[in-house]
Amino acid sequence: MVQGMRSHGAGTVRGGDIDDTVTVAGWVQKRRDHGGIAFFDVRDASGIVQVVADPDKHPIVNDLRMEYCVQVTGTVRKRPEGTENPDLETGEIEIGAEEVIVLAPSKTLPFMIDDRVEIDEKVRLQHRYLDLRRPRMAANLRARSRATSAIRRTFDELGFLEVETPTLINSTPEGARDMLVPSRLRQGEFYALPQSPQLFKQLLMIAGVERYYQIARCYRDEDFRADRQLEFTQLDMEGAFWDRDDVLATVEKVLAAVVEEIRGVQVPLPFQRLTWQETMNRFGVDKPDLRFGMEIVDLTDHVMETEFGVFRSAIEAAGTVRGINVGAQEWSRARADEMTEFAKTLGAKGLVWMVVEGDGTLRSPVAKFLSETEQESMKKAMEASPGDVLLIAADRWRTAVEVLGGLRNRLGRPFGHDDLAFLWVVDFPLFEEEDDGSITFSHHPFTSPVDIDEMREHPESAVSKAYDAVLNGVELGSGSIRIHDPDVQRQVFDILGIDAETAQRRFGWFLEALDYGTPPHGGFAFGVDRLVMVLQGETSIREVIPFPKTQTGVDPMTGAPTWVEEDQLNELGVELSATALARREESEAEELA
RNA sequence: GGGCGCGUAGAACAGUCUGGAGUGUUCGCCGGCCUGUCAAGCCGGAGGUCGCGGGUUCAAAUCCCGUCGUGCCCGCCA
Repeated sequence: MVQGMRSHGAGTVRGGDIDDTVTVAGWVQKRRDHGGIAFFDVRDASGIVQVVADPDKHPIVNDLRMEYCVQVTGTVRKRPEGTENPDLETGEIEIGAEEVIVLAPSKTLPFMIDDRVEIDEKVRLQHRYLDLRRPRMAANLRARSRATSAIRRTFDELGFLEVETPTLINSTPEGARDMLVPSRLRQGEFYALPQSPQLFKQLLMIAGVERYYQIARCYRDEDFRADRQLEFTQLDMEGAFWDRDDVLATVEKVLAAVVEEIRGVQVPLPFQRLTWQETMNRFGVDKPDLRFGMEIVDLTDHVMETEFGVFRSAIEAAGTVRGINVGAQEWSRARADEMTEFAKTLGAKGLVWMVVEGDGTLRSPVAKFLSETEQESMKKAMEASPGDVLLIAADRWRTAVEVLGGLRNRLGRPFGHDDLAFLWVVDFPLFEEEDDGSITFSHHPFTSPVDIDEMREHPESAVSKAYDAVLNGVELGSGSIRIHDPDVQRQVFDILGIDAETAQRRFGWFLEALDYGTPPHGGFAFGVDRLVMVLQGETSIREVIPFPKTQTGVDPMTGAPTWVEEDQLNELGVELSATALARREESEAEELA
């Protein structure tokens, strides 16, 4: 920290330095000019310290503006009685300026370097180098570095080998759209950027590495979300000769080390485990936030004989009636409509709501259709007290629980406290049914089934050896025990409708490797961005990525992606489509205007 | 691909529903005053394509249509 141009980090000067001559360098956070005396705060990576100067002796302080880069030499002194600043680490002292040098002035800022103002994100990204000066962003960068450092340290201690895998590869079968890179030497052919190092790490197991990890950049060309970018960083790991619990225990150690590094707290191990089935039943999502209850209740038995048409038809269609008690909430007609609309976006046909009145009766548009017994029975099942709002969905099982799960997240999610609720979700279904009735893998096609015969006979309900790690409702990552038996691998492709020829063409190189004595193996990968996001209390992944892109994949600072020279395209054997050319003309016209 | 929100000075906003002169607030910027502030204070000043295009109207930041940008979500995606 302390190097040639300075004797101290600005944030490190303390009472013990009183009467010493120090030199600090950094940025002017704020200047407060009182005429005969002037103060300015110098901020560097270590913190902030106040400098006091007499403008008559040091007229240069009249010129200082926010974010001027300065070097200050002066004497450390105790602040006068009553002027200490408890909000500053250095608040007991100040530096009496003897020499103030402007190393570099700053233009008027596009926005202030201040955590207290919410600035439009596009403006922040246009000047990310200024945005990153804000303490919050600087802290996020540091937390990220400490996280990766804790990860490496832990894997090191556990005897893992860090191996780099290529980023110009073949298309990987992860399910997402690939980012493609055209080949110049082989015009017309493309590399894909990895969605994960999946097959390479399995090859490393076959290669006898046994314990592998990598902090790997991964790419998925799908639409953005608050927690999704085109490129992101995964902690990727794999081990041979171990089973699920070995993987989980290892990942727990790594995650606990990161939490301890960033938050300074011990996470109780092992993490809670729930099967996918139980998770869906109780929380309606496969990544539940366990910091609050508000669990889904099965009401089907309580209304089995009901006359109420909505419930009746759900039950007769072999569906289910489920409810949640969202507790005492502000509940108006408008609110009810809003939540019904929200439920519909999740696939519900409607939403039944009931408010428990002070006398225990139910206020609801549908109360008149429900018998006294049914009402009492439902209230009891949902442990309803006066004031509580009860929400009920009647539908096929998956829809009903997902609708309530969405409402639970929306209405119950706690904010503003720093509990960490880790969870393993295990026993995921092996396959998923698509809308068109076809079957697809729910994880990736190298995930081992729990039972091979079960997989052949009842693929729709077959359970896999896949598992997810969840933290506070955020899916950190997933993993599985892989298929190491080439015969099983071929059967899985068969069930997925991938014929031998296609499998051979796409993954032949991998299937061949499986034939050479592949050890049983499994692994995991979690998103470093998401983990740091949660631990830093952020709700967007962009806050922990130094230079992220906007929702349309644009970097407002560099302007990427951009048009390239015709020559470059020619070298690559790439020609723009009519649509693309029209876009280019349009944007060139805009450029001129 | 779809739904919803937002776009007004360098920044954060109010004004838009209910049309009437670019009106206003805070910060920053420029000038002045000020010896203990710490988001200093006081006085004065500059700064605007109300995202863009079209329409309605005597009159549009405001209403309508389109478009672009941006955010959240669904689809998609671990």
